[in-house]
Amino acid sequence: MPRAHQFGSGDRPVTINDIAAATGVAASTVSRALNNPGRVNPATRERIEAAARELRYVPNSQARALSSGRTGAIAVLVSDVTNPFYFGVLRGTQMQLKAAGYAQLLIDTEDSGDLEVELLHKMRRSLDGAILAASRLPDRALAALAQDIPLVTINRNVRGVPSAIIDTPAGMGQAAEHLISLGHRDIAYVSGPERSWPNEARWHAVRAVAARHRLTFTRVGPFPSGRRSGSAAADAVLNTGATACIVFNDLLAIGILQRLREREVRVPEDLSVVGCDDIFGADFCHPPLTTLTAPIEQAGRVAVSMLLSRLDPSAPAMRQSVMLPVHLTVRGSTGAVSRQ
Amino acid sequence: MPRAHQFGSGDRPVTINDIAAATGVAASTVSRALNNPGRVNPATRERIEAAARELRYVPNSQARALSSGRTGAIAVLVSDVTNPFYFGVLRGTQMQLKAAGYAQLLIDTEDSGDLEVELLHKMRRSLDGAILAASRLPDRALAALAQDIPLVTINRNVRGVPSAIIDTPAGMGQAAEHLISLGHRDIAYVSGPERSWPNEARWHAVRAVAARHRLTFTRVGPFPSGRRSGSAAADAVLNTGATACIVFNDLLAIGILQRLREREVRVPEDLSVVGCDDIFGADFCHPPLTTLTAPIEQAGRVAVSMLLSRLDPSAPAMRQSVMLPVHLTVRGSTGAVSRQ
DNA sequence: TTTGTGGTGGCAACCGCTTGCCATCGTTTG
DNA sequence: CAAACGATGGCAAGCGGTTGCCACCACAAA
Repeated sequence: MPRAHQFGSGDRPVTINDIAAATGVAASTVSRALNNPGRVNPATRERIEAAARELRYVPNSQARALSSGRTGAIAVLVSDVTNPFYFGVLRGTQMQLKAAGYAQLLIDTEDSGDLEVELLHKMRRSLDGAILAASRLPDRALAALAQDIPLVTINRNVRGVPSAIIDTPAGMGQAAEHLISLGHRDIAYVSGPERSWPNEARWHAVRAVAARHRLTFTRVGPFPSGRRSGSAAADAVLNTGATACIVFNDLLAIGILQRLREREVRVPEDLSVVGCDDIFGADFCHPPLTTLTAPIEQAGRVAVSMLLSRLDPSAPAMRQSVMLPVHLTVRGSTGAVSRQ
Repeated sequence: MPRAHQFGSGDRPVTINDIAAATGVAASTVSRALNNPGRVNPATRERIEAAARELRYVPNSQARALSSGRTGAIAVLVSDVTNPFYFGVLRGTQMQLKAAGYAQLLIDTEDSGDLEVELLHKMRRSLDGAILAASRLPDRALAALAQDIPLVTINRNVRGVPSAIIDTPAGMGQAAEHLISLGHRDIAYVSGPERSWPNEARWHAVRAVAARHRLTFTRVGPFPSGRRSGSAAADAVLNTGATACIVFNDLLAIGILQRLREREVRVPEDLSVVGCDDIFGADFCHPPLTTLTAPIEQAGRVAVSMLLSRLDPSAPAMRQSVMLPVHLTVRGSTGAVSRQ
């Protein structure tokens, strides 16, 4: 009778061989009973499962990975762990992955495409797949990588690579029209990081709206996305003479708000500010930020679902790409244009 | 001449056997050359390394883990990924781990001690160690677990388990004295989650200061740490008649600030608020939060260093526990008590 | 010349699990 | 009644490294 296992007891971990010995079957049968239940006699399986429970068997994932090729780990790549946008993503991925029994490897690519591809290549064999939130990779590199390892992107649309896309560009219309309806005619778009795909998409959308209304939106930037870039961005916006601006993301927008306070520019009286994403903090900054609320967490969840269904050959084929709608949340940072 | 390896080419990954074949040595020699350089002749090693480079060899970490027992993965457990406090921790751990060539497994324990211990036990064999930020485990369970797997805690002091501790309790003195110097006599401490170790530590410190000044601080709560708990917390504080409060953490404090606005209680005129940690958002909420600034990222870095040095037998022994000092950052949420 | 000795490299046994293939057996089917 | 078959379980070969042990060799010491 094996003594009950206690944490901290230094005994050798239980393997399938122990179970095999305990039940008098071969290790291969144990393996099948545990992973491929239909393959063994129900009665035998029952005995094996009982023994496994009794011995507190925990499969060794390295060994399993080595022989089966499946590691049970999914990497989530973010370009900067400290960007609150990713909190939501991580929360979403975390939940879904845990529910499916996968481990989540968090990787910070530090905004570098090279690092991104290097790390991914290094870890290729230890991963079942990866979720790329905000990849800095060129389309071709991304497509090539997707051949090698199952990939799902978030906010990045590349042919052949499934993706969960937050449709902020569509929301740009709402944002711009909100400003226009408040009387703004000179609107600036504050650009995010240069190689950012969403940034380009947002700018295109803004330009389209501008054209529709026969207005010209100016573009300032690019600025790295981070609160500290807000100072330069705010100054640049003021310099254009715009009465309102739409900012690449909330982080930058919050930075802009801070700088505007320093310079004693009133928001929204002197300048209206619209952000994107509705991150943590957008609702309690001062003034609270009008922004395009994005279903960030949902994007993480959807991305994981897509990836997992792709890994499971028996699962129904999923769509290549899912668009998630955003909506405009009007708070205190936008207001009617003041007469000059 | 092997064709240059391209991503996306479907060829079988390169193993040490390929290198062995290419250089005419045994696989074991390749293994040694790559991991234990002193063990092979420099000339041979050079050839092997060249071949490895040429073939773009990437070691299979599962295989390595299986035979060596070392997995190259460290788990970082947080109780809630969406708590901005952990952003800083993650940033710190991320940097150090990457620098040391370890992978970071992010685990969300959802504030549950049971889940914490279960996950840790399950993954025990796939980990080289773990960092517990905000463990909800009882001391004994923690100590037992530490026998089984190398552990370092953050903000948790248990005999026998090394830890990086942010000395917020010491800062409580500064916070309280700041309030007292502003004329406050009725001060409330807003308690965080019940089983939270830092919460207890902070409350003890507050009480000690109170005793020193012959004042009585009231305690309200416990409240789960989250912005939404702020409403109940704010109401509870107002109910005590206190003119100032020290709040378990910034997240809760920000929630309180929001509720106070709703109730049109002016901060700091009617109530001063002090938070703990100085998380993302504490500086731009309204009013900006006076808080005990904690070196959160540094805590993550230190925790990793301690863990790694513990894993490396050749490393100099490190201290069991490191205290990180905090300082009071005075912003707009505290002010002189108004005469009644 | 003989005996050490340290430096190198190979052999082979694992690490724990998966899986292709085969043996066995009881049961249908022609 | 023989042949065919499906269900079940065992054997053994890996998966890709690591590592203890031994063999070999050159050179130094006796």
